[in-house]
Amino acid sequence: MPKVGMEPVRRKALVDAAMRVIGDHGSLTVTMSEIAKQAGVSPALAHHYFGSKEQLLIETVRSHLQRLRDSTVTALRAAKTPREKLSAIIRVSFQADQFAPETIAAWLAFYAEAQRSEETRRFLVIYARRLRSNLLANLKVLCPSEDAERIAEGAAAMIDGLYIRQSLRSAPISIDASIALTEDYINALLAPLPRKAAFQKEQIK
Amino acid sequence: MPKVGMEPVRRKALVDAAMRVIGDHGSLTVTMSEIAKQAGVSPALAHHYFGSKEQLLIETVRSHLQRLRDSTVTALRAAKTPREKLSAIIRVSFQADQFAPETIAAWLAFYAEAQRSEETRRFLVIYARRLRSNLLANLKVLCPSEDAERIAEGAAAMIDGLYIRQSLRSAPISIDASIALTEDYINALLAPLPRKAAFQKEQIK
DNA sequence: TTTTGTTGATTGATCAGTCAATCAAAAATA
DNA sequence: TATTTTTGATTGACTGATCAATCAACAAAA
Repeated sequence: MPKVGMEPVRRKALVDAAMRVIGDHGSLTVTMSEIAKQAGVSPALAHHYFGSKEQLLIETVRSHLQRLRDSTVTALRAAKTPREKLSAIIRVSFQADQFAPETIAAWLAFYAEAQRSEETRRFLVIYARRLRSNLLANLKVLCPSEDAERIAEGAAAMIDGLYIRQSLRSAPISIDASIALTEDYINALLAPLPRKAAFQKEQIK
Repeated sequence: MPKVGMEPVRRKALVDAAMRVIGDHGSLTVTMSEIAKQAGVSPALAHHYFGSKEQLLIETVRSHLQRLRDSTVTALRAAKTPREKLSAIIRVSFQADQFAPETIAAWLAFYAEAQRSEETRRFLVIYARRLRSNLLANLKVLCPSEDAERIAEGAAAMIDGLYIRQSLRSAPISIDASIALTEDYINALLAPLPRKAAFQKEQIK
């Protein structure tokens, strides 16, 4: 049974298991045993590959954010105009798997963890900045810079807020409704501003 | 030193201490010892009055939400028109003490805890509903019901989102900027809708 | 026979929660 | 008023459970 080249397989299995356990549990106070069991290995093996629980958790955040990033990149590539790119960013944020209760619970747990773990915090800051700057880059093509900054900030906050509120599972909002709410926001704030449609090529620079 | 009637004093001291410790620590994984120490009593006393750690934590959430509620009620009373009341609700949400890093950290920890503790979840659901319904009641005076629902949902999400983002302390937004962003949202969505100013008296019903 | 994968058993630390004992104020009694 | 009794407040010391982390040992490939 024991073969060579197990390391990447086990690492992935453990990280995925961690994500699942955290999601179910709704908290980062999960045991290495639970994670290991879920991954079908012994707790000792988890320590063998990750050194510590904290490190495993950090890898789990990293992997989750990596996946989100990949989706975003793909979605952005598929969209043509800045306005379409904005919609793509929003759509990715509320993708079915991102919006599943367990994912939201895990996400929330990571945010809480970031208060204590500098490394976790760094990852989330990167995510927050990326979301904001993706929005900003495309908004700047559509309106003056100062307005773009405001709108990006507001849209990012709204996305995160819809997320958080979902975690309470009272009055759950559908994916479509969440997307509509965010689109509405952007449309409403963009409407009264001077258009910049003629300069859309600016996005290339 | 030991006098009668200490119970309410101790309970308050412990709840306040818990809030402080949770805020500093940025997490609910705090020990009874820490809380008790912060309150200047022995851990045993904390158990004596609250029975369990969970119960103390729940009382802490309750107390925090109660204070927020009181502020809201006061602010709403002072505001006259529906539009002013909307601003009052927003202002309270971003009050200095609410927006302090420790308060935000504690708030976040409670949200995470709500994934596991049904009772904590109940409290937060009450808060979420109250925020939404306060906004809704006043919006309904200013625009058609369906629009009011949407806007209330969006504004509530934006408030919570600005909160969450603040917890990462990257690109911190000032209180004033947060208020402005939320006001902007309401103004922008209200602008193109049919006014209802003539029916402001409806708010009384 | 060296390397890689794997685990069971164990250790050490941390904590929530318990308990018996102490102390001083209040209430009851003489 | 003086005393005894009761009661609430308080703690130090302890217990039992949980868990992260370690390690020695073994199995199978290379």
